[in-house]
Amino acid sequence: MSSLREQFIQHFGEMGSRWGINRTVGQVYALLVASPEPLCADDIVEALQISRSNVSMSIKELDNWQLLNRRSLPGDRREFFTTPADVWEIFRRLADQRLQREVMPTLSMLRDALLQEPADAQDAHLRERMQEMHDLIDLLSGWFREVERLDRRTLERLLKLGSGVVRLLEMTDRLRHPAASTTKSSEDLHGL
Amino acid sequence: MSSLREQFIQHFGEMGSRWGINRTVGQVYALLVASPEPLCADDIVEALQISRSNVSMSIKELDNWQLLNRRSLPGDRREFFTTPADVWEIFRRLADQRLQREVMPTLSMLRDALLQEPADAQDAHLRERMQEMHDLIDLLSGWFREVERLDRRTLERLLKLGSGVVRLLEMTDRLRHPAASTTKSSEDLHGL
DNA sequence: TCAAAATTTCAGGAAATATTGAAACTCCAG
DNA sequence: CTGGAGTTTCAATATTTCCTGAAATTTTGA
Repeated sequence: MSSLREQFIQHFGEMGSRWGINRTVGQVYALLVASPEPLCADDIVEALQISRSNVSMSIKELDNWQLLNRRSLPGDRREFFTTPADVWEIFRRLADQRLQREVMPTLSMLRDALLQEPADAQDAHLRERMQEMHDLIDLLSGWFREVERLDRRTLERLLKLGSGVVRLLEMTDRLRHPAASTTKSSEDLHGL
Repeated sequence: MSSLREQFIQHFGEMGSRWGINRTVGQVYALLVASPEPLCADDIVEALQISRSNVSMSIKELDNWQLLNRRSLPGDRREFFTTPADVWEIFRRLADQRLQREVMPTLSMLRDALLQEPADAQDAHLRERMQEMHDLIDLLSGWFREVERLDRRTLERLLKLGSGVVRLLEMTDRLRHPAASTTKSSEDLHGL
């Protein structure tokens, strides 16, 4: 295996633990990303030198995360795997899953808890913080769900704008309340 | 301890493992968030029924994540801990840390790897995917770094706008290229 | 229906993490 | 200095997670 591939796969193995997935799962995914051709389970066994059952587990895990595309060649009983061709698509699926697994349970817990009446002063304080957390998470996740649906080109444009988007907001304000400013709004458009 | 507090602390303990922090660290943080008063290490020992050294470790970990505020009362040698009062501040610090720990190492690896010349056709393919990954991560992290600096009110407004921000973009386009459309741009402002 | 190929499940051992008590250290008041 | 409250470190133990080979299951071509 070339040094570049090895380096890439190794890195995803090591980062795996930081990302809350295990080393092997990370390596398997990196291998699939790196491969121009679809791979079958035994290809993975050979490339990574791990047991067949470990590969099976890892594939199952990646499948649960909806990060795989399965493909079966005619005249071959084995199943082959690839990753989405577009890294944006991979990112989108990953983000969706993390939202579901790591954020939504907390949002639900908070929503449920906020239905209860606080029992004492301490609970009242906690309740306030829970409300703030709930609102923050709700806002962020709602924003994400809307924005992730944008087509790639629009999304890229928006991201490149960065905080420059604020200038658009300000311009809007002036168009809605012209008396508040003497600046011509179109001047703000330079460089956007 | 009240049922609400218990529920809250328990939840952060359980979610801890999904978030890549350990159970105890999650519980300690939840306890601090829930407490209107600053707590010292022994308060935490008592509340969570864990060893003093475990508390010390957990605090150190939370401190590394820059999620704590330390406070020392005059005439008391113990150190007391709180969390930032604003959940947005907590979110910001958390996101900064995750960016540093979970994203930047990968970005660096990709940047370094992309300096090498591909050795063969497989490497050429991998190199392309690495370039795409690099560009995506670079764009997202750059965007985040700009936007996180916005003040809370502006940020909330932006997030509430959601994908509605695209209408602003489109309006901009028309102001810059008036010939392409006959629509009056200000009409788009309704409802923003 | 059978047999071979491919895959999945599972129990047990291996490896990695988390937790603890004891010892070491720090800091300050007396 | 010295004693003791408060804190951190560390090595041993407990717990959790991971990985494997063997056995069970599924699939499909003959």
